[in-house]
Amino acid sequence: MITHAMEDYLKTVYLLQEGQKKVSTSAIAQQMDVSAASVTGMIRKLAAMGLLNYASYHGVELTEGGKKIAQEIIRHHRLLELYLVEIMGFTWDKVHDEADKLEHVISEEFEERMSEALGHPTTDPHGHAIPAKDGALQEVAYETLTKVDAGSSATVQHVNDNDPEMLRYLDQLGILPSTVIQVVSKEPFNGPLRLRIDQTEHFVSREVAGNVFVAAPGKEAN
Amino acid sequence: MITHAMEDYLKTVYLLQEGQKKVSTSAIAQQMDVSAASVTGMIRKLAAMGLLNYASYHGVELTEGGKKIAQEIIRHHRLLELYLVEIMGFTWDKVHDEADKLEHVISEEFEERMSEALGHPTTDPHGHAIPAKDGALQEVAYETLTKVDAGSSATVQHVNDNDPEMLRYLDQLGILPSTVIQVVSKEPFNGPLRLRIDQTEHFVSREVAGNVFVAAPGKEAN
DNA sequence: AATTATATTTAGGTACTCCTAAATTTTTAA
DNA sequence: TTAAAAATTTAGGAGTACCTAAATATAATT
Repeated sequence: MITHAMEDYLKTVYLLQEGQKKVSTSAIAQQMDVSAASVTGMIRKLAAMGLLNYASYHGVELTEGGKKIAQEIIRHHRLLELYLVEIMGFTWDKVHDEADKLEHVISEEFEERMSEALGHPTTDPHGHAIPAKDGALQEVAYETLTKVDAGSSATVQHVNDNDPEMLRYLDQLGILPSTVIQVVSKEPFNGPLRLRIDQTEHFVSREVAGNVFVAAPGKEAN
Repeated sequence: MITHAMEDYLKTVYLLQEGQKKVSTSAIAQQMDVSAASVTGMIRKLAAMGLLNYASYHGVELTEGGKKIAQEIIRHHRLLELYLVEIMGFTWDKVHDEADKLEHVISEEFEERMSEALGHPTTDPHGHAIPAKDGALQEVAYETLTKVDAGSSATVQHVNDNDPEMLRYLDQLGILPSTVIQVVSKEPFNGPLRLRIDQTEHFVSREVAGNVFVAAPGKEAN
């Protein structure tokens, strides 16, 4: 039997795995806010179930079976976030925590009816791709706003969704998926960035800018 | 900390308590499909938390605190059932199981937005009263269809919601809350009842009729 | 009132998920 | 290449919720 906790581990590994192949025990522990010892224990169980490959001391990698479960949970999460915003009228800073609880308990029919009500969407309120029912998540190459050169413009692809206060701040600045931002200045070194958003200039800390992801140079938001 | 399992016990005791004051260990065990030993263990914990009063070997009774939590869960459950039917398009036989999972994880905001979308309803799809946000559940006196005299008519108040197959059967017969049913004949003894529903006569087993609750004589559905 | 039947509790155990502290392995750096 | 630092695993333990089997209390019956 697959438990809610197991689903959470698979989801976390899947999201950390993007880009890299192997994911370390400590990366999982940090992301989930549990001890490394707890991660080792759960990893061994998931490996025994054939949901990930595990070489002691050398990290994990999801199997196809593990990926499938992770994608289902991520699909639930992102459909829920969009449903909560579009149909139920939640603000985008509240939906992550609600979806984190609901994603493990909704039925396939609930998932299907949400998808239908939303017209089978492909992106959640924070700009993350919603995996298809069967399928894979086609991720694009991203970089954070801090990497954009002074003078250049970039289009927001997605923002981190796990910090409600951060989301309220970004909303206030007008930073949403598909917003176009010009980096006016990156001076002084490691100081706040000077950004032009919708005709207005703002100073934004590098920490905040690190939560905003834009299309890599030469690529555009779709 | 109050867990999902504790919420389930409190809900069960609350619903079994209607009418009687004390609820027995075995009644809870049967209703929840767990062993009597498990019930004793949980009861002791809930009593220690002040959520119910417990005299060893003599059953339990919810305290005001326990009642409040039970009512909140029942409000969640019944609002969810109605939301799933009215807004999401579920059939009434599917919503009980879905609501049983969701009722423990939705936030107060989720509850409030459902209630608003539904126009602050007072009855769920099976005819059960939805407790008010603060408050109590004003239950009416009910009796099952099997108790209605031959020749008399009665208005359906509510039906048991925990058996999907039964609900599909009742739906097919046209037995819903507010349906008027005439009991044509109760012969032979302990055999099926002969009912007139919307101009048509049907034979319905006493077991099925035991799942249909009607207003007590002299009372009417509201 | 004594005996039988039923209901309930206690005892002992399993599975899940988490923890801290100690031991071990791997990586980094002198 | 060896010693120190960092990461990971193992060992031992806690809390939750369930189980079966045995003991005990209550209720029913003769």
